[in-house]
Amino acid sequence: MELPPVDRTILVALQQNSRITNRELASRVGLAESTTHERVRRLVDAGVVTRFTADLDPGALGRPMQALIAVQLRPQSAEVVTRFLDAVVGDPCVLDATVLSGETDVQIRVAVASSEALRRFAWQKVTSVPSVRSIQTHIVYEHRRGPGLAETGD
Amino acid sequence: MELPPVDRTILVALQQNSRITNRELASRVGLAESTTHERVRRLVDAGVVTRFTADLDPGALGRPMQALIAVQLRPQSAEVVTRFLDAVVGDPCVLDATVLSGETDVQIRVAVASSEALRRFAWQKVTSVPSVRSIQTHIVYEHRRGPGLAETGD
DNA sequence: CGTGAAACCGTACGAAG
DNA sequence: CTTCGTACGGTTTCACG
Repeated sequence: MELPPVDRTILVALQQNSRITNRELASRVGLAESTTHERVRRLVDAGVVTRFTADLDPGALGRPMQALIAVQLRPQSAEVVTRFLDAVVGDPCVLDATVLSGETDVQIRVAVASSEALRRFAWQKVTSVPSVRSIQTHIVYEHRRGPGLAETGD
Repeated sequence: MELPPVDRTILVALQQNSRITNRELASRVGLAESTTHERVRRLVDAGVVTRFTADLDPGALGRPMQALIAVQLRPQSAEVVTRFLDAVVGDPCVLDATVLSGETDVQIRVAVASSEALRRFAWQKVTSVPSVRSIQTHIVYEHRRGPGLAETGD
């Protein structure tokens, strides 16, 4: 939990570019290659790094439109939530789904090719799950990433 | 925009593991190494892949709690939104911020060490921006990733 | 934590479909 | 225009000091 500063530096670098060579990473953190290599291995083994992945541009893939769908479920039971997630989260347009406290029970983020595709997903796929009481769709105008998790928590 | 199936396969593989060797990637898609290498290069150059990154586990980094802060801004102008984002999005606890249509103008996703840290961010950092009219904080109970952008849009 | 050497890999290039 | 095979130089990786 209390990670040495060197590991924070490694994580920042890997977040910026996960394909950095171990050599460059080592020279950036000022350690030997073998040491750096070992630290990365331990971070992965410890589950601090959950995966190395590629960020893709939705627009470049023909899905320039993003939206947030806020869903209210009834009855409010753990099982209803799980069933709902299982039903919608596999759809190709779903980026992620978040289970929340408050009015909205689940919030789904989608990337779609058009407003027609959005309508199809929201009005057909989502509202066809019986436990969905109501939905509200909001257009995403802009999305900004924060500093990332590698920074010091506070 | 209409990507060949081979490129989709490459993107899926790179999303699952961006540190895959070019050799394994080539054998998985059934092309020669040099060809695969070239396709990856083109995908990056074309901006389809925006970056290779590492996903980290918030809990393993001492920030086990996530929340969504819905913000209403007044007056509603583009400049007010931009200023607000600039003021809050650099805070270490911010995962990302989304500008939306509807009641909520901006939604901020945060990962924090404790409810105290959440309170500090929401009540001090966020509400201290003059154009913030109101905020609503929601706890994130669960988060699930969708299939990812590499799948066929529809 | 550093060193070294063997195994492994990325990458450029010419050629061919 | 895309694909392929090859060869070289760089990199990862591991046992050991």
